[in-house]
Amino acid sequence: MTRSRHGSRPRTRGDGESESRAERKNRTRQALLDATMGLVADRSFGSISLREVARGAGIVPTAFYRHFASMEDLGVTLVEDSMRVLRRTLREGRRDLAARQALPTAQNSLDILLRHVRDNEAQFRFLVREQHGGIAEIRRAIDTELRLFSKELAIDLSRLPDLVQWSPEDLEIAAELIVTIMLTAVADLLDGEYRGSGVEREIVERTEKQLVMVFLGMGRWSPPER
Amino acid sequence: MTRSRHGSRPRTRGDGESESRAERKNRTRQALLDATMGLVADRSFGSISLREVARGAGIVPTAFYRHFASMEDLGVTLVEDSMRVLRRTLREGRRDLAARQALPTAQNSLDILLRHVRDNEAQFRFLVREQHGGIAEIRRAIDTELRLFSKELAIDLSRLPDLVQWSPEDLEIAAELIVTIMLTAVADLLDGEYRGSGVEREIVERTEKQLVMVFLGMGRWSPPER
DNA sequence: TGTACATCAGTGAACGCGCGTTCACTGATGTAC
DNA sequence: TGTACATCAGTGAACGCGCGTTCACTGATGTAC
Repeated sequence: MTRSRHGSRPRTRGDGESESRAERKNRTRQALLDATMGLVADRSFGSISLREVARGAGIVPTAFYRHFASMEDLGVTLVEDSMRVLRRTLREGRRDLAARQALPTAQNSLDILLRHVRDNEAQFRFLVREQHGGIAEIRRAIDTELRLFSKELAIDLSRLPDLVQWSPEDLEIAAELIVTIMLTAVADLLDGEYRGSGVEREIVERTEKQLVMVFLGMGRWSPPER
Repeated sequence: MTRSRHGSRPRTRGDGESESRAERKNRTRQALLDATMGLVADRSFGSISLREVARGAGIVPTAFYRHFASMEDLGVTLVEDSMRVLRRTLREGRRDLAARQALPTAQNSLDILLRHVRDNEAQFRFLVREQHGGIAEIRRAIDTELRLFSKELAIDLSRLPDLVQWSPEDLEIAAELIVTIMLTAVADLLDGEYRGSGVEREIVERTEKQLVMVFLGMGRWSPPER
């Protein structure tokens, strides 16, 4: 909505219901992305056809090319979109982790993560499914982003009193372990076909305990042996 | 080779070079499985066609049905085969872990695992790729087997002096964490396009440290708070 | 051992279908004057 | 504001291709006597 109250306004239609060509195009583009996300819920990205996606978005197959050069192209965009969601999520978690200096309760960070997962199921499912999936470019994109995030988390960890004298390498190793545990929780949450939250509660408790074990281990390991 | 030295022996061919119909069939069946494994190296199982597999095995598409009812059917067989390899591998690792009562050096277990990975790359790649892949039945089969293995590992852990008074639930949670770390190492090893072992060494060292962190945490957590 | 018949892994033609991509097009939106 | 032209998202026909699956078949292997 860029309404430049400046004398001229859109000529089209009576008053509130107009929509520019650019807006319409953007909506179609998003419809293509959404349709793909829907299809990836129970199939791999590599087995989805351009025609299915177009059909899902309500356009004719040939119009697909007005928005993406190929399915691979769309796939990379999907990684970026999903990663934006994941990054926002995990940053919020990191901030929380840094705020409470105490090690044992990463509980809240986990809650934040899982709430975001619930709100963006499709994106997370896409990431989990394609992290080791069949398309190299997508794998690489996801891996790069996760590695980047681990580095950020390592910086946060370096500020914790117990870890101040750890080497950067060891901090990153610990960070990667935490990310692994979190992602495993996300995967488990999405793979099951529950809905009543019995299983969900179980996953949360298990993950909390695993994080505590790791934090305790980190605390004990403190003086690096090198 | 069921050679019942009982008067009659195979009539066919001169002496050593014969092959029964059953043997031949089995070879073709294995060729189909091998061809699929080859294709899954850089594509998802869901995007592989029956005709590609038949072509890879050197038979005509229609002959596929002499061996499997469908690609799904073949896929499930592939899970079982891969899982047999994984189970054998991890059992050997467990035995090693149990033998050395000391916690810190799971190093050897890890070496065992990674050696098996190198010897059975295709199987492990299939498992990693399809664990969260697009076909529900395959996902479920893999998940079931991994859960089963975690339970076995939990039993081994229960025998360690530091953990004797842990609850079965907590033991399983710890076991699952160890399995997660191991599988992450396998995935990282297979996803990269290295070969010169620089990256490999790095992954091994990182994983060893992560396992040590967990073991230390477990040791410290010892008295359960319930 | 020799003959007559059964089995069955693999063949090859054929089918209808959905695929990705090309192309010339339509008609509403946007712009210049 | 009104007119003439440009842009371009979406259309629809058409293409050649690989797909899964059917069917009747072939010919070597296996079995009964």
